[in-house]
Amino acid sequence: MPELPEVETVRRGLEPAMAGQRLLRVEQRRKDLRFPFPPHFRERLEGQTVTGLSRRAKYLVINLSSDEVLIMHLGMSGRFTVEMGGENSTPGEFHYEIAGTSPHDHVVFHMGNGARITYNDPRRFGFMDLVPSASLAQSKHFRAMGIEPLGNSLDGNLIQILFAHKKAPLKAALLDQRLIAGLGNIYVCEALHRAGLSPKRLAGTLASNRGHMKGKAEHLASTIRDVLTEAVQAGGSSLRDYAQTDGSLGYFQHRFGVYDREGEKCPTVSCPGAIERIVQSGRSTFYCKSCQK
DNA sequence: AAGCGAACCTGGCTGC
DNA sequence: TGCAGCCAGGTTCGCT
Repeated sequence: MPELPEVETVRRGLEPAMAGQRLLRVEQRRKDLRFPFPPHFRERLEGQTVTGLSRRAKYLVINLSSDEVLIMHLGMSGRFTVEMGGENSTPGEFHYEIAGTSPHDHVVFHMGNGARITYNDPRRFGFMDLVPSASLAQSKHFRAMGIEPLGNSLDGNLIQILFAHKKAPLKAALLDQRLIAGLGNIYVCEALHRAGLSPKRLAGTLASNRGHMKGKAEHLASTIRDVLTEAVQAGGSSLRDYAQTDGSLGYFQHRFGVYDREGEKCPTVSCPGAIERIVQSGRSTFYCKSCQK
């Protein structure tokens, strides 16, 4: 589920409940998710104060007063539920179950302000880890990570450099987190459609010096920024099993141009084509053969 | 070495 | 209605 915009939305949802607050108590209900929890996970968290929440690609990064960093990845089905403690909350009114009632509630953070933050993940592709903040960039999960697509460095020139000589399809290159980190299946399909580029085109062809490849690479860079920025503004996308951290509505509002629209008319103005679904490296690609070259 | 396919795990939907 | 089969937003591993 969660690609960069959804993770950013989760970060924003967690911030008011966690920032500046102490972790009074942590419930860890199983020994592993995708990977084992780090040793003494609970003990290393309890009593610490959250000094900040940030995001890198699809990872949540929670800074702690102990100078360790809690890294969390939501995998495919991870989600957080926030129940604010005290007067203004009536948890479970209509959106979500009370924490502790689902067999997939794996971790519960009890904060100093009374907030209860529950991590639920049926498929358990998510994970949590603790690393020293000083060595975050060198940590196992971060050291080979590519550039941040909403950062300043992504432009046509960098895409040409990153994709030079790559024989993988453009779709696969954009999903490669070692090149650009944070794109997933949905937003890659969307960006390629807007840029008018075929997912099947070899990535290296964008790096050519000749023709209008420079312009195409530039266009792709800007569509990547656009689709991500719009999705962040829309509060993260909302599909099937994803809800915002406060369980609020606004859940079915975001529609995609091509993703999951097999057989529908291409949304490009005056394009006669239809959206097709193909499989590339085991995953669905939605695109329009007629306007994506 | 890059580039594929399989594997990890559960739930929801489709079609027989 | 029941159930088998397929599909899902991500990442990693192992084989060419």
